[in-house]
Order: sequence, then C-alpha cells, then structure tokens
Amino acid sequence: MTVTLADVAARARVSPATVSRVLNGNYPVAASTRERVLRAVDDLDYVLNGPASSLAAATSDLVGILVNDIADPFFGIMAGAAQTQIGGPGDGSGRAGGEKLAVICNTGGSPERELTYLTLLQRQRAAAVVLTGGAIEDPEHQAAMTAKLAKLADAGTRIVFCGRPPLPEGDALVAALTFDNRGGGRRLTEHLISLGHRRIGYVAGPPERTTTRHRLEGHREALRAAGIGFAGGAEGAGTPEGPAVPDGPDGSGAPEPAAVSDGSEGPGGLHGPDGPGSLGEQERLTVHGPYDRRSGYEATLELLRRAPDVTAIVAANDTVALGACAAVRDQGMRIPQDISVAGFDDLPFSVDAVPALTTVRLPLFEAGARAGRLAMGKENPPPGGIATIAAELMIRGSTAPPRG
Amino acid sequence: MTVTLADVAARARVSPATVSRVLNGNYPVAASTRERVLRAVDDLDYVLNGPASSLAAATSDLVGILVNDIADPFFGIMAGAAQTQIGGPGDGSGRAGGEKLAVICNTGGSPERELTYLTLLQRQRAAAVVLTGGAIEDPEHQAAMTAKLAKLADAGTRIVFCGRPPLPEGDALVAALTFDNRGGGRRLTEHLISLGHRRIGYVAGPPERTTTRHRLEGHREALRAAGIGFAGGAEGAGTPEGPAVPDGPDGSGAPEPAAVSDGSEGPGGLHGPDGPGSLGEQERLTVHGPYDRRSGYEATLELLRRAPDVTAIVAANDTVALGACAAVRDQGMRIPQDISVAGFDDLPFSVDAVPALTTVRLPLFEAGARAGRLAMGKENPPPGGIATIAAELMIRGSTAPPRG
DNA sequence: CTGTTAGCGCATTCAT
DNA sequence: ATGAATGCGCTAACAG
Repeated sequence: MTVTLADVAARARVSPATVSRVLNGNYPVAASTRERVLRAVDDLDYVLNGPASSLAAATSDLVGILVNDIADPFFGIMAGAAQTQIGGPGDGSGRAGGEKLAVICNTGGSPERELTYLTLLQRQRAAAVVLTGGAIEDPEHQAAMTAKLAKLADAGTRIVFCGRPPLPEGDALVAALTFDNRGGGRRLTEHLISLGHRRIGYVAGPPERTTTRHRLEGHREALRAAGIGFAGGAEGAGTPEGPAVPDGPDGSGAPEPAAVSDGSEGPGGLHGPDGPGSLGEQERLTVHGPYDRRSGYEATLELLRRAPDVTAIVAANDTVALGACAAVRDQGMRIPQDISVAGFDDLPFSVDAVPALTTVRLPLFEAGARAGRLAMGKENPPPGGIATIAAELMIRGSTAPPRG
Repeated sequence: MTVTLADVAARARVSPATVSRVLNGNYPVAASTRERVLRAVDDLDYVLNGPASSLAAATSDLVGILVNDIADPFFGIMAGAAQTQIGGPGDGSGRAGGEKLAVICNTGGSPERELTYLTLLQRQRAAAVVLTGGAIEDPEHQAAMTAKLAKLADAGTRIVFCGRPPLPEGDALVAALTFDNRGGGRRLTEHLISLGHRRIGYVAGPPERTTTRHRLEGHREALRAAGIGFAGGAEGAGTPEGPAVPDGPDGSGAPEPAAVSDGSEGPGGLHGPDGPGSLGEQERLTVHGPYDRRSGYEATLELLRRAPDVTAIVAANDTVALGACAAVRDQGMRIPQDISVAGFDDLPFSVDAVPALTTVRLPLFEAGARAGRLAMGKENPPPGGIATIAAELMIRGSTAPPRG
C-alpha cells in the first residue's frame, strides 16, 4: 500500500542507494539520474519514512524547543523566531527537503514535564534542543537536568540555552544566550530613583526561578547603591554579584503553593516592626507570585495594604505589570500621577497600555533566532559558549516623579 | 555505547520480546518478570529508541499541532491547551511512559509552510495532526491540503480541526471544532447598533482567510438586518449564510502585499461617490490588513481619513483593536466618548485595556483541550464530525452610545 | 558515479 | 506467560 524507496528505485531503474543519495543530496549523483529519480518520486508521490531513516542514520531531523508557557508571548516570540531558523524557508513545493522539524514543547513550568520532554526528545534522537526561560533553582532538579543533558549531548544532540543561564556543570558542548536580567533590573530601578522615588514596591516572580532572582537582585543593587532600604554597609545581606545562590536570603527554598505571598510575613503588618534601612524592609516591599496578570493584581493589592506610601511599583514582567496597573486603578489611584508602574520584557502590548508602560526591552525575537541558528550549527557559539544579551531601558508614560 | 533493548533483556535474563512487552504494556507479563525488567531498565538507564520503535510498529507517538503564529496568544493558548491533553501528566519520574510528544509547528500563515509541515509530519508517521486557525481560501491550496490530509488520514493519522472549518471535501475521518465567528461578529455589531451607532468602521483581517470572512459577514448581517449601509433588499451582494465562497464580492482573489488596503479604492475618497445605502459604502468602511497591532493602527487612521464621522470601530481581533485604540487616541479622540472600539477573541490582555475592551469571547483553552482529546482518541467526535463552539459577547467599557 | 551488502533497534508473528 | 525468528525502510560502508 505504502510506497517505499525501493519502489522509487525500481521505477527510476536505479538502486535504492542512489535514490537515498539523491534525496539526501550528500553524495555526487549524475544530473540525468537525479532527474529520473526525482520524477519517479513525484510520480509515485513518495514520502520518506522518517523513522526508518532516523534508525539507519542514527539521528533525526527533529529539533525540540522547550518553553515554560507557550500562551505567554514572551515564549511564543522566542520559539517562533527559533523556528524560522530551523524549519527552513520551504521550497514552495511542500515536498520538504532537508529542513528539520522544529517542535515546541510546553512544559508549563513543571520540572517533571521538562525532564519528560527531554526524555521524549532523547528517544527521538533529536538533532538539537533549545531550552528557553528561567531555570528552576532546585538542586535536585538541576542535577537531574545536568545528567539528562549530558546524555543527550553525548548522543550527539546539540544543546542551546536561550534566555536561560547554563547549568553550573554545563559541558563545553553547549551554547548559552542569557539576558542581562540583573543589569536591566538595576537600570530600571535606577530610573525610578532618579525620578525621586524612595519607597518602591516589587512584585516578583516565583522565587525558585533564576530570572526572578536576577531581576530582583538588580533591583536591590540599585536600591543599595542609592542607600535606600538597607542599613549602612549592609554586608551579609545576599551577594548580588556572586554566582548562583540556590536560596535567597529569605530562605524560600520550597516552592510556595499560594498564589501570592512572601512566605513568612503575617497579615496586617503595615508599617511593621522593621525600621526603614533594614533588609527586612525591602522584603516587606517584595511580594512573590507567578508570572501572570492575576498575580500582579493581587500582589499589588497586598503591597498597597502593607505599604500605602509606596510611590512606585516594579513588576517582574509586563504581564504582571498589567495586573498591577489594574489593581492601582481599582484602588482609585492614577498612573503615573499617584503611583508609577514599570514592567520588564517590552512585550508587544506594553506600548499600548495606557499610559504606555516603562519597561526593559529584551530582544526576544533576535535571541530566539540566534538560538535557532546555533541549534542548526549555522552559527558559531560565542566565545566561552556564553553570550550575554543586553537589555534596554524603555522609558514611557507609566513612570513619573512622585507627587509633591 | 548506547544501551539497547537487548542489553536490558540480557540483564533481566529475559528475551527482548518480553522487555518490549513490558515497556508497551499491551501483553500480559508476570508481575515478577515485569519487576526485574523495570529494574534493569532503571539500572541501565535505558531509553527506548523512538525511530526503531516507530519503524517496527509503523506508527509514532508524535502529534503535530499547526498554528499560524505562535507569538500570538490566540494560538498559544489553544496550542498549550491541546498539549496538556496530549503530553500526558508525566509520572513525575521523567522516565516518559506512554505519552505522546505533542509538537507545535509554526506556519507563519504561509500555505507553503503549512504543506511542508504536513509532509514532515507525514514523514514521521505522526499519530495525529491538529490544525488551528483560519483556513486560506485559495482553491489551489485547498486542493493540495485536501489531498495531503487524505494521504495522512489513510496512513492512520488522525486529523482534527480546531477553530477552523473543515475542508469542503473533508473525509468523515476528521473531527472539526469551529468557532461561531459569524454569530459572534453579528452579535457584536448588533450591540453597537443597539447603542445607537449607525456609521461603523471595520478593520478586517487578511481577505483570504475564512476567519476574516466569517467575522465580516456577521458584521454585515447585523447591519443589513438593521437596514444600515445597504440599499433596500440588497440582493446579489454576497451570500452571507451560504457555504464557503472562495472570493468575496470585492474580488480580492490575490493576497495583498500592502499592509493596509482594501484593494481597489483610490486615496482621498472621503464622503466618496457611493451614497449611503449601497454595498460600496460598507466596503468603504472596511479596511483589510494582517492580524497585528500595527495593521490595526494604520487601518484605523485610514478609516478615520475616509470617514471622519464614524462613531465606532470594530476590529478583526483584540490585537488589532489595541492598535485601533492607539490610533484613535493619537488622533486626540477619547474612547468611548468620541468613538467606540471593539475587538474579538477576548485575549487575556483585553480586560486590561483602558477602557476594558468590549469583545467576543472565544473559549480558546477549552477548544484546544478538546481538540487535544480528540486527537488522542480520548473523546468521541461530535455527531457529524463538526461541532460549532459558541462565542460570547463581552460588553465592557470601550463601547458606549455615540455622542450627542 | 553507481550497485551490493549489511545491519540500525524494535514489534511482532509463531511456537512453546 | 515467555522465547525465537523475521522484517519494518532506510543509510552507510564497501566495491566496482
């Protein structure tokens, strides 16, 4: 029923090997025979059997792209960009030539699913894997990932990180593109400070993710540099520019099931015991939650309850910032007159917020495309395997000097 | 180097066949031997060879999900939802059991790439394919799609349409979930009419897509029913409730390269020759463009130039509506006091627009999940193979009665 | 440049 | 309930 390579060979009056060579285009074949073969392929409407091909060649044309949440444009943009470099432009015939099959795998942010997808990809003998998004800072999971990736790597799968720090023990076989989340976070808060803000609330992402930690660290670096919210020298209060620290100083080792919480403070602690100038004060002005709109909304309400005198709110990303804006407005306050709000990522909708959102632009498309090229081996890895991608501060209408 | 099923068999002191049976769980195996086999698998860190398995079994565990633009949450939400039903919950071990590999393929709206991906999936002997998004109304492409899908279908691949009308000659083998775009479009415009609007601009999507046509038809149905913008009986002006019509009455058969245009009108035709009451008048109030923000912005400027007296603008979707809002504001007009704006889809950000966007809610997540279940054979196809999914009108702050 | 020969690793008969 | 044998369709040496 199904037509095989042998059928094509018979019709073209050549050997199966020749047909294979024509199809893969890796060996010299006479133009005339190539013609005959291609015609036979068209006549018979032959489609290569991928599994058989992969089995024989011990490699497949699958490339996996792992994302945390494909419904989030942050990932959609990167994944789509990567796919443009991998899928090939198509020759317009729909015949599918040498292009690879770039597939996006949605982990939902779950470590288990991340590992499962990696196994599935390993099973398929994937040619490459692109890992996007913040890594989870759980030692156990990190170890499992390191082991799994090592296996993939020495099965010949190329590993590329995109917008994600490489694993501590990462082999030299991998390339990594990481965003300057810390620098971006720092510049954003510096901007607010320069406007005159002194009490700034921070709606952070899930505590166990590297992205969350880096952005928050940048924020606190800026505060500390300005002498805000930390006592004097403030030594021992975390190591902002040090290497990966599994757990932050707030000791939030376990993932927090609750939507919004900083894990320790009781309710009603407005103007709490911690005097300004202590790290505790900064922690009180920080609320963690998932990277979604609802979290931004609720966290902001909580923040305003804890500290009604904040003059600015920095959100972990633009989506969260949108929720923050809604909460601010629902409390009857105006942006930016009564309170400034800022985001991170500069997703397409951010410029359309009213007022337009001050944020930090990450070149998501460019990074995704570059990761795709790296995965295809079309581009050489950066020196040292790691490239840091700059983040650009975008100052727009949602931030202004505090009133008075 | 790489451990195979035979190695596992040797270590477990059973035959390869037994290992295969344990792994696939389709045949009875004694509990004790199963234990031994599983332990050997763990000890050896064995990972099934997907290609070999697929070759022998003549089917793979790949499921393809085709989307137009993965950076658009419209597709991201559906695709992510489908994947939740396909990827399996994961057993927490990262070992990957019987779950399938759900892969998202980004066509970028290109017919060629759509076909190419289908070929790639056919090559892989995919277990199922989910097609999302509006179809392209090009007879040639439709024929190619029909042929390709027929081949996939009788190679055993399950075909599911999601938010997309089935092909004219669609086999009974496929299931289709289609959104009530026409009904949603009609109710939305009815809402505006009931508020008192009479001159309503329409920013449509690309003319060659079914989604565009259906939404526009619903819009015009409502206008006609209210006696707006069409002369009397208006027969011969398209067949809104008829079956698929390849080309609309505006004869826009070829895709339009320009970002924004209705394909025929010259510039500067404000208050043009067509008297109100003709179809030409409606066409003058309609501008086509891609489904993106920029198009919404530019099309709206064009609309306001052509007809400064419009009191409401309906956009093809929420993203376009956001661009429309920006354009309206940049012209110094307020929403909804000076002009009402409405969208379609109810994407997550729509409720955060200021004012919140009146739109038509499509249950994207639910539809995607159902499509995923259909693709897995977990759910029976709807009677007749086609289910129409209702669209719900969401009235929010961006629409209000016209001034005066 | 082209044909011949062997497997690739597994699922599946058929036996037992 | 388990083992032995066969072939899925293709690529990769190796000849020629």
